[in-house]
Amino acid sequence: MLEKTYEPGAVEDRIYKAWLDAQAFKAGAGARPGAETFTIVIPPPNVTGSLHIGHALNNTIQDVLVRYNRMRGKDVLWQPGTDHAGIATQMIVERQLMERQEPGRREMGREKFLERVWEWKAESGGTIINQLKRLGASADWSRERFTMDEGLSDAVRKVFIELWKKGLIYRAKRLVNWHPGLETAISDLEVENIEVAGKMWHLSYPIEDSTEAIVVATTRPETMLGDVAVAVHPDDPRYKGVIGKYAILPIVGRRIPIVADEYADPELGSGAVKITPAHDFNDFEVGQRHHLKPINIFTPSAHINASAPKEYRGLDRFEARKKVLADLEALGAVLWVEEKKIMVPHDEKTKQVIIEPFLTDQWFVNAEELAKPAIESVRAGRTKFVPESWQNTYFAWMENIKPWTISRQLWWGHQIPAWYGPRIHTDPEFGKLDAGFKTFVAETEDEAKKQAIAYYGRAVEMHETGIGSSPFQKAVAEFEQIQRDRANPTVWATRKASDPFAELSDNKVPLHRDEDVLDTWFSSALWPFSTLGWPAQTPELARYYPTDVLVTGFDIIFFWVARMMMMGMHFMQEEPFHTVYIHALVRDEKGAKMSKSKGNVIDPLSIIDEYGADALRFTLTAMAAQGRDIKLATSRIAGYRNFATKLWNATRFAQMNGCLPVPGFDPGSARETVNRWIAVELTRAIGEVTDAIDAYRFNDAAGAAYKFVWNTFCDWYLELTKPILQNDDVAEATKAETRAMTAYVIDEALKLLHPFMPFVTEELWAKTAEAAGFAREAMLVTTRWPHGDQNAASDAADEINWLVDLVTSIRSVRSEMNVPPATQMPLVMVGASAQVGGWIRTHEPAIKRLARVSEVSLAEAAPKASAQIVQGAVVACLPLEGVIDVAAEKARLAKELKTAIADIAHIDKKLGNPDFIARAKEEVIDEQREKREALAERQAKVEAALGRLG
RNA sequence: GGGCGGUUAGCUCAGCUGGUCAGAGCGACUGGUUUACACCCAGUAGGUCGGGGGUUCGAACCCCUCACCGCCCA
Repeated sequence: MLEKTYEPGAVEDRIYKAWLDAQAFKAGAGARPGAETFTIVIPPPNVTGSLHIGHALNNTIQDVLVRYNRMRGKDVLWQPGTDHAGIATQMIVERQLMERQEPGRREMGREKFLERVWEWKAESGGTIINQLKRLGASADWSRERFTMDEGLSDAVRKVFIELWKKGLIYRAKRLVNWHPGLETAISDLEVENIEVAGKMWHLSYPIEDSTEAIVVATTRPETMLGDVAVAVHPDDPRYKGVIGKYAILPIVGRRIPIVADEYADPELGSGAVKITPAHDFNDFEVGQRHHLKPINIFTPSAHINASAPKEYRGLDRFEARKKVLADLEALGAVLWVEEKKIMVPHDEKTKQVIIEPFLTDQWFVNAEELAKPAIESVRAGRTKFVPESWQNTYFAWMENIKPWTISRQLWWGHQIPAWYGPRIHTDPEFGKLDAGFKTFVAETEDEAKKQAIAYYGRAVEMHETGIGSSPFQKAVAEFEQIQRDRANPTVWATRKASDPFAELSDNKVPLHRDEDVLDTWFSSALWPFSTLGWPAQTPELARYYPTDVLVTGFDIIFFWVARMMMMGMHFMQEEPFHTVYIHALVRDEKGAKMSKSKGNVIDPLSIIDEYGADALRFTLTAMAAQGRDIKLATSRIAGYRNFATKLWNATRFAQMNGCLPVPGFDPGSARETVNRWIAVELTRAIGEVTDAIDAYRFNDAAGAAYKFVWNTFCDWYLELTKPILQNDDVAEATKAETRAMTAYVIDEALKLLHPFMPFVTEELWAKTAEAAGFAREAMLVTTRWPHGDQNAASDAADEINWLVDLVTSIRSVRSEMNVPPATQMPLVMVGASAQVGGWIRTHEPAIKRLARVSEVSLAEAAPKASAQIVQGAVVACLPLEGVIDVAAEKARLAKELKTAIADIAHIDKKLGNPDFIARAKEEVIDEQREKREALAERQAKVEAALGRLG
């Protein structure tokens, strides 16, 4: 016998282990022979992460799809894994070193530090994976991958080299988003612009050889130390005379040109704008247009560098601002200050650090080029967004995509496979100002050396110290000097004359590998094929690529979807998935984004502890309506926990009544009306759930299953069959059929609910078979999805619906008339047709039981002083002389009459409208006519009933 | 400033391609120890579907506009 309530805590771990033991999650488990595939790659969670409610939703939806398709007999692969989270992981390990008062990363060196990161990963990196298991995720853990795995790293190198060869990856000195705390570049997606209260300072710059001054406005006065120009709009009449003149930069004393550029907005501030190309993205472009050399005034940690006057050097950017303002004040150069809301770039993770535009050498991907086929895929419908409207977000971003900064000044990640050396004098780029290093991109150091030797025609020497280190710089400088000398025959001749070994002086070329690593997302972008073995042509790659669905939140369309699409198209020539399901963001009850700082976080694990994983999953699915955020309230979770209990108790009840699964039972063989009816309802529910999942309408799927189990099966079927099961007079065959049907419906319901509530359904699947003394062919997880009895006859529906209506009406009237619940009263049915008379006889026991009726009789006329319920053509009378309040009953009937009359008037208005008759669809008109007829009959009956009351 | 989405019962939300769509859960209220379930059962509550205008025979659902809220991008 089952316990009284379902205790998830006692069951979940055991069941999960049983699934693992049965290898039920392995790719292809339970698949039909020759089955088509169904593949999902998990959007790799951050290895430093722990499960938050968004993950819970994301993975529940994936698991619903995966379990459903597995049950349909497909060859299912849910590919799990994590990404290495370059910045976050490195920070964690560095913090750990600091806390333990161990040497910092720079002191311990790269190799040692990376060992420590791997140690950390081994110890703490599996957190989120274990948490996903608690959620019930049925991914193929045997195939778990990590973006830093050897195979995935091969893929990264291969992709980098391929794109480099095609010119789609390049190194350049550009303004990038710089994190001064971590001292690394980040991509624009890792920047969040936050509006803050700021100030706009209006500064006066004197014009050279003039008593005039030009006024510029800025929100960042400290950057004036790096000003190289003042720009005005070419058509601005106020400034026509000053274009081409020079301003003298206060404090610094630099002579800077006043240039005409349309970037200057005459409407904004004074109409003149200071230009600081090294510290502002717009200014950078202005600078390029006017060939102005940017002056960088910051060190990588955003302290003032040697380009600024002495007294500022070493100040951080905030101190520098104070000093610059104070000094400008003293000069009388600050004209006025305006309070202003300004957008300030922050790092997207902590939102604490202000990001600096910073001029450095970085690697970039030409995303614009890669985006083209990826855009086309969605345009042509080869990849679809669900809900469709998200494709607009995708297009908007992809069509305005900027170069993707992929290098990070970190150690933890895929080190860029590029080696740098000086240029040789025969190189056409030799001596050019921005030529930069000669770059060799290769899989391995040996390969890079080979390339280098071929280029230089001489031996190379690997330098281990950094690219900016003096030994390397010195070696490069020396080598380059020799190259310059070689390039000039006279010089070279002189040199050779004085140095007999001149020809050998550059016989060893200094070479050094790029120390930077790639953006974590560079490797995640390859996930849909790198996890399947690419670049090796594995059987898995051939079988499971392209995958089917990517499930993710809208905030991540750019990170995952866009980049996976670009890389998938380029390297596989095929979209990585045909559908992108975008789910909602989970918010708190009041609609606020959950965040630790707000303290409104709902922790999925404590929810699982309290209510069970099934309750959490069902809630998230039931609320996962397309195109809307989820505001999660724990009351909803409790409600769905109750649903699990309800299912449990229905099964418990079935067991108590001997309703054991009968292998081979055919629901089509049922003869009893209720049994035929529930078979129809079941088939209908199966259809609804199936269609809804197929359409990614998870809330409808969950809702349909819920409604069927609770409101149809438990509330009515189980109640209607109690008189059959619990009455000694009923024929054994009827009882047997009902028992078998009950058990059958439960079995089917367990299947239907399994994708949503895997634990409780699996547990009951085992318990029911155990009680019946037979072994299931398979665990529920790999049992076939139900299809229902397609031939189930619907003629039973009228009869049972009539019965349900009758019982409901009697209960309602009893309640309204304040009949004590325990009171049994007779029921007199007036005007019953032969058919209805038959129904009454059939269901008399049920009516008696459910409506608390002592006896049922048929009559020609209503007994005196009875409550009368108009039930189609029949009037159900509760003769309760002395029990009921006649006046109250009259009032009740009068109210009913009033609504009937009003409804009829409403329909008559429609039917009386010639336009309606002429234009509306025939079936709509017929429907209205039928409705009117029924209402008219009702009106007549109610009037008659009123008449009888006098 | 540009774009997207939202505004439906006290609360949290469904309502797909206009015609039984005015619904669910929770809460509230009334009443229930009929031996599956109080994590339960029965019943009741009536919200001008944000305001206004329009299209249509007919609109919560289509169009316009206003208000408020949220998000994304500049």
